Amino acid sequence: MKTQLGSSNIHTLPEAGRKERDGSGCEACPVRESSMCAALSDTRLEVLDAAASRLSFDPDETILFESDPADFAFNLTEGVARVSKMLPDGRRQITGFLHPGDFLGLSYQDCYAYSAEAVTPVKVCRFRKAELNRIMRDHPDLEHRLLSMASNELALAHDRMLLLGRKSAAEKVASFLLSLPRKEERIDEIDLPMTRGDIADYLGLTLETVSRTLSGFVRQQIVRNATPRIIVVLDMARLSALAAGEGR
Amino acid sequence: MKTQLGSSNIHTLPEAGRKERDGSGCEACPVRESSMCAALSDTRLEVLDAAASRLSFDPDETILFESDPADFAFNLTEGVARVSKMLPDGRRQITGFLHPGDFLGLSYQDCYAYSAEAVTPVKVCRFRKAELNRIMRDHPDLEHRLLSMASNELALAHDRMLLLGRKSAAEKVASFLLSLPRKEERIDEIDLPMTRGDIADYLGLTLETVSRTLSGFVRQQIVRNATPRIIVVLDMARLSALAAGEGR
DNA sequence: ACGTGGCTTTGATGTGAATCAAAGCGTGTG
DNA sequence: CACACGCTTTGATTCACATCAAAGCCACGT
Repeated sequence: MKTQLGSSNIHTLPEAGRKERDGSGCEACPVRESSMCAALSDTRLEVLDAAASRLSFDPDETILFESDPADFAFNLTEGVARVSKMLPDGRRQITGFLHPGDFLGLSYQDCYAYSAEAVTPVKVCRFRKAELNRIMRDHPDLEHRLLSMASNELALAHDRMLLLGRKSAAEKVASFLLSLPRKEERIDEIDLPMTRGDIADYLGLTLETVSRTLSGFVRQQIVRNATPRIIVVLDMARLSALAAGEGR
Repeated sequence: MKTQLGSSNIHTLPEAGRKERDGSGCEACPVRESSMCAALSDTRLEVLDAAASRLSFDPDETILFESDPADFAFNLTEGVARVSKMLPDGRRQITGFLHPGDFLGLSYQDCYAYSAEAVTPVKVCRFRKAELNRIMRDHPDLEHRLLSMASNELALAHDRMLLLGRKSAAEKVASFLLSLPRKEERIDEIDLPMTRGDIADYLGLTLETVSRTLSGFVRQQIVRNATPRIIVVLDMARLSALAAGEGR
C-alpha cells in the first residue's frame, strides 16, 4: 500500500487530474442542492461557476498531497475519494471517505495536512482558495453554509473518535457498513468500492481482521455478500445494535 | 467513572454553573485576543458582551449534556474541561480537552452530541445560539473567525484519528504530553490536571496502560514526575520522536 | 484456454494492551 | 494521629487483534 512519497508536487502540475471536463457547468451538477453550492441562488452561483475548474481523476490518482502548498479547495461532484494521513514508517490512517457533495481542503494552514486520492473515478470542482475567500466575503451565505458543513463534519469526526478509541472490531465494521450511503431503492445493499485494506486503515484494524469480521457477519446471517464488493444486509436490527455498541 | 445518566436536564437549570460571575466583561477577559472575540473590534465587541452570560463550574460539574437540547454555545475563558461521548454500556471516549479560548457547542444539530464537564474550576461565556446566529449575520467577521477556528479543530480531529487508529500506547502518551499547553517560562513542565482515567479515555487506552507507559518513560529518563500531576520533560527529542511515530 | 497479478479469504501463531487483583500514596477529616 | 477515600502504581494473567503464511478467486491480457 505504498503511496509515492518523495514526488509530492507532481499532483498540482497539469498532469494530475488532467482531463479538464467539458463545459458542463453548475446547472446540471448532481450536487447542486446538497453541497456548498446550495447556499447560493442560481444567479449568484455564476461567480462560483466561473471560479471552478472541473477535473477528473482515475482510481488511485492523487487529488492532493500531504505537505503540498494548500492553494486549492475542492468540491467532490462524482465518485468516491479517500482522505488519509501517514506516519513516517508508512502506517496509514484514512480519516474519511468522500462522497458527492463533500468538500475538501478547507483549512487555514499553508500546507495540506493530509492526502486525498480517488477510489473510484472522481470528478471535482477545484477552486483557488484566495478566490474562494473573496467570493465568501461578497456572499456571507456561502460562508455560513461552509461553517454549517464544517460543524457537521466535526460532529462526524467525534463519532469517528469514539469508534476508533472504544469500539471492538465487530462494532467498527458494523458502524462502517451503516455509515455508507445507500440507494433509496436498494436500501439493504451496501457498495464497498474501496479495498479491505482501505477499510482497515479507516477503522484502525488490519485487512485480515476486516475480512474475518465480515465473514463472521455472513456466518451469523447478519449480512450476505453478493460479491466481495456488494454486501446485502439481512438483519438490520442486529447490525444497528452492533454499530451502536449494544450487542456484545 | 459513571456519569449521572438519567438526569440529563438538571444541567440547563439555574443550579449548574449557578454562580453568575460579577460584571467583569470582555475588556479584562484573558482570552480577548486568542478566542472568537478577536474577530471584533472593541466597540463591536459590545454586542457579544451583552449577549454573554458568565458562568462558573466546579470540577466534575457538567457544563452541557449529551442529548440535551443544544440551545447554548460556550466560550471557555478559564480552566480545563473535557468533552466526551459515551457508548450505552458506559465505555467513554473523551474527544477533547478544552483550554481557555476554546469554543464549545458549535453544531447545527438539535441536541448536543457530546457532554462537557469541568476538569478544573472553569469559567465560560455562554451564548444563546439563536442570538449568536443573529450577531453573526450582522458581523461576518465573527462567522469568518468561527469558520477558521472550526477548520483548525477539524485538522486537530484528523490528527487525533491518526493517533487513535494507528499509534502505539507509548506514541499516544508522548503525543498527548506534547499536545498540552505549557507555560513559556517552564517549557519543559507539563501539568496534568485530569486523572489517568481521563487520559486513558482520551487516548483509547486503559488507565493502567497510561500509568505503566508513564512509568516506562520515567525509567527511560524521558521524563521525571515532580508529582503525579506535574511531569518534567528530560529528553524532548526522544519524546518528540515517539510522538511523531519514529522511535520504535 | 492459460497464466498473471491484485485482492480476498482462511489458518496458525504471537503480542500489546486489557483485565483482574492488590498494594502504595496523599489529602482531608473526625 | 489514625482512618478513609480516591487516585495511582505495579504485578499476574488473559484475550482480541496483529502478524505471518498460504490458498482461493477473479478479471485481465495474450
